[in-house]
Amino acid sequence: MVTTLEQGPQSARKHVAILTAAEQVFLRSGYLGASMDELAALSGVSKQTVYKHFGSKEALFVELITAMTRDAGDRVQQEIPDPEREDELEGYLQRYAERQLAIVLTPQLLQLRRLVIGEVSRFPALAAALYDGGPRRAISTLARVFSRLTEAGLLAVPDPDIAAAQFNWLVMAGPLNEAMLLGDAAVPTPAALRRHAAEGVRVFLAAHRPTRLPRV
Amino acid sequence: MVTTLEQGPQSARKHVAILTAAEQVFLRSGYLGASMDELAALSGVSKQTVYKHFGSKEALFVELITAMTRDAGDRVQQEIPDPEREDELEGYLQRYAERQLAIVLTPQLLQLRRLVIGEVSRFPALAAALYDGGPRRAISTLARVFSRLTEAGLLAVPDPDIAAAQFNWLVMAGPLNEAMLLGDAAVPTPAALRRHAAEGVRVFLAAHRPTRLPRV
DNA sequence: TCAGAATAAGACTGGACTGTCCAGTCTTAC
DNA sequence: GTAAGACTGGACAGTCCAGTCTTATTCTGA
Repeated sequence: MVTTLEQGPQSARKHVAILTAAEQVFLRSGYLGASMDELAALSGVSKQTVYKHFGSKEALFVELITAMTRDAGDRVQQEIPDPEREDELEGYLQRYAERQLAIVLTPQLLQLRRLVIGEVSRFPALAAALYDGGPRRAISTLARVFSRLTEAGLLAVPDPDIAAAQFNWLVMAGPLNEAMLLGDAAVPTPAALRRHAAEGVRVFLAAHRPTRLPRV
Repeated sequence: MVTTLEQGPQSARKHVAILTAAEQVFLRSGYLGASMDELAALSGVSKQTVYKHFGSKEALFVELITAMTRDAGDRVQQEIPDPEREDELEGYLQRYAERQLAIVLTPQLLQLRRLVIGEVSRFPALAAALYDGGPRRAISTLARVFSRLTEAGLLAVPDPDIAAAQFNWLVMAGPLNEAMLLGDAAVPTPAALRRHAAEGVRVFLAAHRPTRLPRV
């Protein structure tokens, strides 16, 4: 007990050190491009230890991507309380859109997405998990919100699932696809994203507001 | 002149044979995963000949992806004549959307996109070219159409570029993102894509039709 | 305190890969 | 017919990598 270690038992610390290094190396170099030697060196851990903890390169990759996907999905998921008056609706959608954009357009998440897409044929289950924890989850949560708002008379949405998908992609697709292909530097500034979100909200409300005329 | 050969001089035939094989091998295995030995064998050509024609694996990859991107961009680009009466507008947008979906959701193009996205950090120029020849080109063409239609009074679009991007992603983003992550088997049937396109057109027109009420 | 487990450091194996080289054959153009 | 050069087939060098093994050291739990 002389030299108390920073956090818990050594073994657990090594475990997270390996995962941390794996995140860096895999995100930077891809699955095939990543070297286990480099990864071990970056972890400050011997190769033997890496293999003791994770069994194989493939298993380490799967565990890492699964964990990152789960975390990202949870971040996307945190709900906001429904708006209660009609004049809160636009602000609600605007804030929701801005938050989703801010989360998804993180460099780390963008690179995760690129990596997973590039490995779809090798690891189809990882890609499916990313879709389920990302877009699908966001859309179905939003669909439930739209459904409640329609019941409450704040929105006129015939099919909540379709409307949710439309709103989601109206807001996310442009910046996301640009970022995927043009690189992290192509992500717009927060101010530009706010304006972009406002355009999406405007069109969505023009089509789905219950009693108003379409254009402001 | 005894045995006339199928198509032109041998050297040119080998050249295309190599490119054809390269397309298969790179799309199937990715850049790092592709083996030049396998590629040469599949071409029915010696390795030496591959290197004579293309210099290096990297150069071959760049040439192949550039050519595929150019072809795909041209396919996306063919214009349709503008609608002239208001009752032609919906059908026009519907046909445009269906055609874009049919082109972009081709397995070969999806795999090209996955491959390029996975290699963004290694080959940023290729990804930028794919974005320019794909989404950017489609959107700016559409923006010009919207601009003309607004002048003609068929549409009420304040900013054609924004509206074009919104229509594009309203139609393309859902199926495209599903296909990217869930694989080619997740591409909807043509009938389902028609319905999807119709939903997008409906929302777009609800927001941008000049004199009508938003909902049908 | 002390035995057993975890780890370090790095050598090692087996294999795959890119790119080169060479001797000899086949195409093509003149 | 012949010369230039494209092509073949295979060997080859050099590199890299995943994963295993060895030996010595360090940590951990009772």
